[in-house]
Amino acid sequence: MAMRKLSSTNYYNQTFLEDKCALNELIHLLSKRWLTEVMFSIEEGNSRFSSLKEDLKHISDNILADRLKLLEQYKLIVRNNHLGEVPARVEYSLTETGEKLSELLGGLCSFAENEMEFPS
Amino acid sequence: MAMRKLSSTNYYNQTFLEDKCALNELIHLLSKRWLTEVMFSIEEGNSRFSSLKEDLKHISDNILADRLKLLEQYKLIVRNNHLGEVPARVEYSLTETGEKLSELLGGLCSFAENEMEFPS
DNA sequence: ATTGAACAACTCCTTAAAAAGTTAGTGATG
DNA sequence: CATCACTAACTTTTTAAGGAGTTGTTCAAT
Repeated sequence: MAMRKLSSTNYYNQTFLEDKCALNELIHLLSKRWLTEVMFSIEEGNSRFSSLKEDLKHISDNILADRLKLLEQYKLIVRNNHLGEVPARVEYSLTETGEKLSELLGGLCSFAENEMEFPS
Repeated sequence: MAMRKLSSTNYYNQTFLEDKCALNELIHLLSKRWLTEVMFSIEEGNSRFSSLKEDLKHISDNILADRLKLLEQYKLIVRNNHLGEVPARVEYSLTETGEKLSELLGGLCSFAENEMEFPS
């Protein structure tokens, strides 16, 4: 999706923060739009590209593909290629780490809903 | 810091997700660079603009000002203007909600450090 | 007593970089 | 030839950074 510029202050500051604390790296991942929704949707049983696409109405193909790739890279989901079966298909599911993260995010979510006040 | 374009798909999707679940709104806030670090720094006792600036070496004035304003709007910190005293000064501190969030983020942080594997 | 430099806590404007979205297209399978 | 699971190229929108300027107070020298 386009190369990053390694010489910018922008990049420097980001890596500075990510080196300082892993939380920054995690938040940066989670902040990619649709990413948590993709995770939750997989958790709820939408295991295929097309059903995820249908479930997350407004997501576009390239973004969904990118988010799946990211989640896989970070070992939060696994990609299963069922080549032997007819029809051949790809299925995604959460890893243990993914499930644990999902649980933690559940906690954050109820905090957000019950204890935060979002301005106008 | 510049107006948002309300007619874009970008904006539409963001509000769609934020309406769907408050977690998205919270993550969007947390993903603003330096924001969590500003919170933690205040928690550790850096209560003034200048000491925060010093603590977070590479942050620039306008970003620090913006993050403080955001944190205040979301009621995670309070701004105290000590006008009566000499020298007059401004002090920031965490609210109860802010402290609670900080604790939750602590949990996420140890998850990130201990259970996640970040690619290369 | 007034001028001036220094600092605190910002704001405003511009530019650069990253992220999201749009459109079109690919290769495999049935 | 239609569907699935994508990829690539391009445009638009958003975010971060850079730098100058502002208001108000303190302290020191003229």
